[in-house]
Amino acid sequence: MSKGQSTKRVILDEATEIASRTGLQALTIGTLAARTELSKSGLFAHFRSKESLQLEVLRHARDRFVDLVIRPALATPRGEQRVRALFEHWLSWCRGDALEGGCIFTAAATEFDDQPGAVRELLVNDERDLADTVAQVFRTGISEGRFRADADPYQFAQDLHGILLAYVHTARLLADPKAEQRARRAFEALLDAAR
Amino acid sequence: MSKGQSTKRVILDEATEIASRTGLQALTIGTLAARTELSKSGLFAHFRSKESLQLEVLRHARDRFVDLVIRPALATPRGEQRVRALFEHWLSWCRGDALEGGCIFTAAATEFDDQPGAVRELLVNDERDLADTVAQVFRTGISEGRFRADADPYQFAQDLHGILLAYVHTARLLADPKAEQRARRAFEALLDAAR
DNA sequence: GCCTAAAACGAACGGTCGTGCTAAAAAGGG
DNA sequence: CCCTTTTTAGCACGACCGTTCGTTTTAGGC
Repeated sequence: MSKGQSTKRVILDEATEIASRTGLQALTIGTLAARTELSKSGLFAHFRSKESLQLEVLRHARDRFVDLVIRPALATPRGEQRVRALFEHWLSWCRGDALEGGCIFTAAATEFDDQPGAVRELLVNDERDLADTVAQVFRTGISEGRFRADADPYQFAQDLHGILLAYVHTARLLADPKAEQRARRAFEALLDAAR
Repeated sequence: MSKGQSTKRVILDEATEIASRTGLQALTIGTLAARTELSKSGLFAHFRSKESLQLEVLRHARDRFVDLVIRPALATPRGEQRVRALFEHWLSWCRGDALEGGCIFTAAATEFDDQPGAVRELLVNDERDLADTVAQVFRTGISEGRFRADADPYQFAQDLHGILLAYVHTARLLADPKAEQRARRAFEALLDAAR
């Protein structure tokens, strides 16, 4: 790997960390340069615009998400077990085990849901892919006979997402230690209802 | 009402609208002044700092939320009916019927969940109050015998919040027209499980 | 170890940010 | 209608924003 690529990865790691805490808008080139001990112009040269930086941060975060959540889930046996693995890894992601600032997508989603542009479009694509993946994983549970045949996979996907979003809200903002336990209970109830 | 108070209300109305779309951070004094056709300094005189503006916007939005969601719900008969009213008005709020930009609290929550300060504290207080209110409304459903006596009111509050958050995400970001229908299904499933 | 290409820097740009200060305009009770 | 108080405007400030450009430093193949 060339020098340029390696420093770019350092930059993106730090940028992803900052963005997960303060959002993609508040991620400023000046502070990012200071944090990585680079000059503003030296850093800027790696990206040709701020929007491009935001896009690369989002892609970088998505790669991490796939590595830490999606892939491990798909590595477990099809059916209910895989659904459980997906939930557990996703919960860990939201807890901030990977990014100290918590789920960067949740932050970006509320930041850009009303602001048209390339960032929003990338975000929409990623989130649609995620919903598709969740629905597909759930479908394998149906075909394995663990869930009702008439259960709606996309209903499951939206419900599961809600459990995670509520967990993030209750745990991170309200600092309620029971949030995780409630998320687990909600997940079990969701599985029960699908059986 | 004095002139100052009336223009202040105009400012706060506009500010709440902007903040619901772009967030409290992106709500800038310059653009707010342009939008209300006031000079920057003239507008600034009404608040003594940006943080104070953000706090007043949040309080203004909370008052609207109480008027449009909490009060109408409390005006319906105790028990399941009141729980349903709370859900329906809250859903309408999230749909953007009141604020074009959608739920301002959801946006602010993800924006400030990692940023200590007075804004975060106010937000935490408001959201705790909301959770308490939801739990209390659910409790009346228990005492009316509509829900299981051993159901956990705060579990219900977190679950209900998740349904709304997932609705916002799916409807506003993904622009999925089925989001609302799924939110209603999830709500009915939540009630069923509580019976 | 040289030479080219890549990478990082320093300085500057036009703008906008939040925030003061002072003066003008408007409001409104007497 | 005057006089005081309240409300608004004008102007300036230092800081930081994203971005450009020309120069200097570093990599890394030959």
